[in-house]
Amino acid sequence: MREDRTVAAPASNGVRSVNRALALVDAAAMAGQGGLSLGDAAEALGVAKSTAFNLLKTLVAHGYLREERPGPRYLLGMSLMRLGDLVGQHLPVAEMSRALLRELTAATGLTSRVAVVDDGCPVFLERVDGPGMVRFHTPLGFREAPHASAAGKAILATYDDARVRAICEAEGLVPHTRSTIDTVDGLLADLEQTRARGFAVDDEEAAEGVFCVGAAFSDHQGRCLGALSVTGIRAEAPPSRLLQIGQLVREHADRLTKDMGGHLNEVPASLDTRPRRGERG
Amino acid sequence: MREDRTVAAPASNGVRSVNRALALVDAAAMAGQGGLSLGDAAEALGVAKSTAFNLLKTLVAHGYLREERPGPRYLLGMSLMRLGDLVGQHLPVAEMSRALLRELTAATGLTSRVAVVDDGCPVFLERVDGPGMVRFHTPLGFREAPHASAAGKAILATYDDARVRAICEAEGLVPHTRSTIDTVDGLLADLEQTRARGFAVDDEEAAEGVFCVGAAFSDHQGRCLGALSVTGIRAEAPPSRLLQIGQLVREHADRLTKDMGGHLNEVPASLDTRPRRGERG
DNA sequence: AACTCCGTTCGGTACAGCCGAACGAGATTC
DNA sequence: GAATCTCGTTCGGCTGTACCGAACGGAGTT
Repeated sequence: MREDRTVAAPASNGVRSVNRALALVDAAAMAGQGGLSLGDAAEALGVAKSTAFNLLKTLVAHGYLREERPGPRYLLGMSLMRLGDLVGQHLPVAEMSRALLRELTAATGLTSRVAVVDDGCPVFLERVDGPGMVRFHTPLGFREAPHASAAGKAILATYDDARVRAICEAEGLVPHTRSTIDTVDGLLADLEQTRARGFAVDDEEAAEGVFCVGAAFSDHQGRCLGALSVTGIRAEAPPSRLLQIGQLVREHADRLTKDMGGHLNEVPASLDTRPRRGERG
Repeated sequence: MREDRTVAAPASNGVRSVNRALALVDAAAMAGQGGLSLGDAAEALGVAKSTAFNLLKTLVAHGYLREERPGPRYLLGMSLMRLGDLVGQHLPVAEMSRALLRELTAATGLTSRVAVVDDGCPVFLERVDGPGMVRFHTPLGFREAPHASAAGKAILATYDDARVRAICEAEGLVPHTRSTIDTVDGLLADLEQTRARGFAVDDEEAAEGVFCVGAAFSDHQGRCLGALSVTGIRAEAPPSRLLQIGQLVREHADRLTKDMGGHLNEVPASLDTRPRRGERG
């Protein structure tokens, strides 16, 4: 993974001890099942052991970390699970899509996920793993790249070209595999195809050997809220099956739109005759 | 809700700004979909607005909160979802039990959950909702009372009487309904029954009209790790069905024990000659 | 147009949090 | 079994930061 280690320092802004404390949570998250020792924590922050000690104790008191005895090692705590669960409950999308995801997984045999849009990027809220032996590394709450994921392209396909260009400029077209689209024009052409067929395809563009199919859903005003997507192994998906899967994803996304009080009559993604009206707000 | 407002002040111990920051996260969690305004935050903490402002900004920078425009309101952020998901991944139990929970729900038509033991209390890690219209308020990462839940009693049943008494003393036998067991002797008698039949029953002891059935699972050393439980409406569960459900839960818990490399040797508490981990607060 | 209500910015100051040193428990080596 | 080492934990003094209050600016309301 190409993870930056600079999580600790949002620099100029913010309250120092809070920054440090949250950096410790991140450190514990990265440490995995092994957890952190006091020494690890102090070193990760570049502070004295006693400082790290106080911060750790504070986090433990709030249940953000738990200390595993003996030789106390610090692991992620139960409060985080409780809070993470609440995030999902506060977003009605997660709740409403759960049944649909289960259906999608049952029908396709693939891992299904739902993402909401955040600054043009898909953020995954909920996941139902497929029955296969292969598990994908698809953490919840994770921002994926918009240009290199089916959900992302499904979302972008609901925007006009100008907005897509703006997002590309902000995010950058970072390559993930050999197949990742790395030019704006290439992306716009792909989005045109996406609109025509009603669903987006990521053909080994995010990870080698892995494909995704995604379709967007929207609210009652027709604004894109997010996307459903399914993920599987490229080798197991012949082109014919891909079309069938795409239509399934499209149908489920439409049902989600309806469930959320939206209407499909206006501007479905399958019609590329989108009148580019300037949007306000 | 009868929530204490004293989350903010673990007082003597801990780093003040971190305590305040995490109290803000809790406040945002309680605020629900509405979120917090800056004024709310300042008032909840009893600090100046500018102070709350800095703390909120710091939390937003880390993704613990997100600001919803306009008139910025602060809601729980995506980092919490990501971290909450990681907690589950770091605990192998959650992963391994997922398929079992799905089976249990399919077989019984009830909501299934898995809990791990934390200081004698069950903490729920994972949940699979049943198909019924009724949804139970069962947040993940939540500590339930050991004496008033099926999972809790299933866990206690693996301990010896002395340890049960110690836990009762520490936690207190808080009544939840008219049926809640509120004496230590009553609890010990119930645990004896639990051991005899192999599963624990909560008959409207946690909430009126709701029943739970739970069974414990253990690790390779025979130490209790946690419990599986199912939850349903009391009126829909005739005694005959209860027995059948109990056996199903028992079987699935045993399978989980095996999956985790454990053996199903009898002897729950008597062999467990480690009274408790000595620790002072 | 004036008023009000919020969010946001900006310094000065008190005190909270940081550091370093010292203590104690467990493990490891000879 | 004693000595040594490592690591967690405690304590007090100093420093710098996080807090407060006041002032600013924009949006909605009368």
